[in-house]
Amino acid sequence: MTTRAGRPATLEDVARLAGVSRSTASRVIAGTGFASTAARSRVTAAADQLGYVPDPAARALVRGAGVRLAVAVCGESQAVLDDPYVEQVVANAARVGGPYGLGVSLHWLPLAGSNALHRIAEDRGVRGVVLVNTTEPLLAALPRSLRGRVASLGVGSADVPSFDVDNGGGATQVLHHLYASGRRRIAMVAGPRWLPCTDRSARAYQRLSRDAGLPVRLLPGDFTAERGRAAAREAMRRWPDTDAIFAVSDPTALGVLAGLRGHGVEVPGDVAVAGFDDIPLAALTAPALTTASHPVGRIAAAAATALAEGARAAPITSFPSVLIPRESA
Amino acid sequence: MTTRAGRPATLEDVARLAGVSRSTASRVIAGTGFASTAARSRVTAAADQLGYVPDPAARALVRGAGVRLAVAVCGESQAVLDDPYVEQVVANAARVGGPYGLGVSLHWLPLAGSNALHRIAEDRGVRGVVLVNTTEPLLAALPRSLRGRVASLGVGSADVPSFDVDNGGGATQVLHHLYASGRRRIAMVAGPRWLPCTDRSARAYQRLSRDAGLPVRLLPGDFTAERGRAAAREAMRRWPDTDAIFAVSDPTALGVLAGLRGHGVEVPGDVAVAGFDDIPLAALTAPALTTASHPVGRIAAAAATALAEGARAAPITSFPSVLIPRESA
DNA sequence: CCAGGTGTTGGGAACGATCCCACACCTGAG
DNA sequence: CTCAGGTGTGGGATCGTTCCCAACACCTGG
Repeated sequence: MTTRAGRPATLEDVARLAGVSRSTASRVIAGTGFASTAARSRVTAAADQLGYVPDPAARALVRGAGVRLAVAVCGESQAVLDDPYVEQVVANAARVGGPYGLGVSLHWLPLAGSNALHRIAEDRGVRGVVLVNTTEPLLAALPRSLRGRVASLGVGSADVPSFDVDNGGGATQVLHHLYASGRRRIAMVAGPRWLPCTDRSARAYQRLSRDAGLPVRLLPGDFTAERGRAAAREAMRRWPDTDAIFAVSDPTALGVLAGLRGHGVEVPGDVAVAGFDDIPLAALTAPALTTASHPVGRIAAAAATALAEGARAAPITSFPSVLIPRESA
Repeated sequence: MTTRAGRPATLEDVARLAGVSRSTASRVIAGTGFASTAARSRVTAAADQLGYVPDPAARALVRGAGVRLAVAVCGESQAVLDDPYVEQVVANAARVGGPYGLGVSLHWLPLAGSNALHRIAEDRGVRGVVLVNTTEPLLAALPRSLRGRVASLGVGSADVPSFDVDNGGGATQVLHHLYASGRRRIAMVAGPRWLPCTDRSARAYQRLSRDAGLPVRLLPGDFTAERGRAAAREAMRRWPDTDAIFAVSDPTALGVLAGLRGHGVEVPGDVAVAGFDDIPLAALTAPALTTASHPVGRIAAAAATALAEGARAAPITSFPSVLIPRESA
């Protein structure tokens, strides 16, 4: 072969083998512009004979497009990056990015005034940004240069398409399930105050409680198991007659389970417990956790695909959440 | 500014602002070659005034270096990519890659003869490869062009540095702990047969059992919770007097817990259970799981850093595993 | 005062793909 | 027969960076 030994083939090699010019080969590979069927087949044949893979760097350079997707996570500390939810997002983005020649990098966005997102926007290496735990101030101050290449896993805006689970729907199903099984004094452990989706589920809870004439027992949370433990203690102290606790995150719900157990409270006998997310281990606890599904992987993959294809996504893509009834409620 | 409006600064812009040539600016930024202290400070000042970030694509193109790290996971099906362990590896690689302008992509390597790894090696976009669940045939058939830019999270070879937890040490600590608390009929749920680290811990188990005159009760596993459930049933059926089960993965151990519970077996009263990995939820089950730590994040970060820096890593970097005694054993 | 280092600098050619542009060919309408 | 317009093709220029190399300034010792 005319390929230099040991080095991957270039477009030039493919063109030479196919007996056409670099330009024609490029048009065939990229699928843009004209090419005769003869040329087309000769080029594709040559390409896979040589095992040709376009160099994403060269491509990105000339197209001015950037070579990776940045996953940017808002949070109080850098520890949010260790969250299994975030890890799942990154892995799924990395999986869909590969075929497009895109890699994924992971960044922390401090909650209060920081120019971290601006630094990401300035980076020519960044093709698009996946926002996780998106806050409203952040969306308001979005760098202009990012317009059209951001996707939010959470709340969106006019400029930023949103890919999210139907929080309200999932919470409603869980609450209906609790009500249907006779629970009337339901406490809820919500998400962090600064996170907009907290509002969604909290509002669903407040509306349903008001409509059914039930008390509102709302506790702030942060999605961690530790917080669940504390919240369980707090709920039982403040409202000893509580007969159900709904935590909007499975780790928190498992923490609640542990906290109640420590207090000698029977689940689901004395108090029912429900979570949200359906993490794999929710099925393994004793009692197994009743929860609502949250297809994080599919959501992240959809957002990453939209960014990779550069297509303008629908303003809101909502993924359904379904109730997974198990033993704890 | 002399920068074109709206577009990120280039090295040319930095050089112009600093009043030096592109070459000098390049030398300062890349930290290679000579530069007077005066030039050095003028260039760095200009660079951060403009918020300059080198374009990784251009850099990779001219250096011939590739622009992302590929995480390649061996497994029987593509479902291995959904493993939280894999997700944690990817996220940590993505975190350390960012500052180097490197993204991460995720790939599945089928167990039996496939040229998936060759395709990755042919891809000019790939700077380095992190191998997960590395098998020996794979290492033997490693594409030459990958030499010097692979790291294995697991077993290594002369060409491939290994970054791994001390499996043998961790298993030994767990087994000593079980023995010290009076357990004498210990069953072990190992890893998949094709995975070399399975040998390590299984051999530690066999040696210790022989030395102490204990029976060997070895069950194959696959790191899943479902398998743990089944293994628990199988162990109690084949060896009803078993008084401890050691699973080399926490999800499996949680499955064992669930399986034993289903059989009305008391933990740790009748049977002690121990796992390996110390996943966050191991602390939350009832009873809380005794396990050995496995610093996956640090291991992945170390491997990714070695690849990003292009430095030749030590043949074996072993990370200690420490016993985390809780309630289940 | 000049040979011969030793730092320090800038010009220009890569790297591999895209894409604009000029050109060649063909077909059918005027 | 000519000319417009649709197809197909190849030759550069280009993206932002690195790196080789030649040029130059300065110093030191003969």
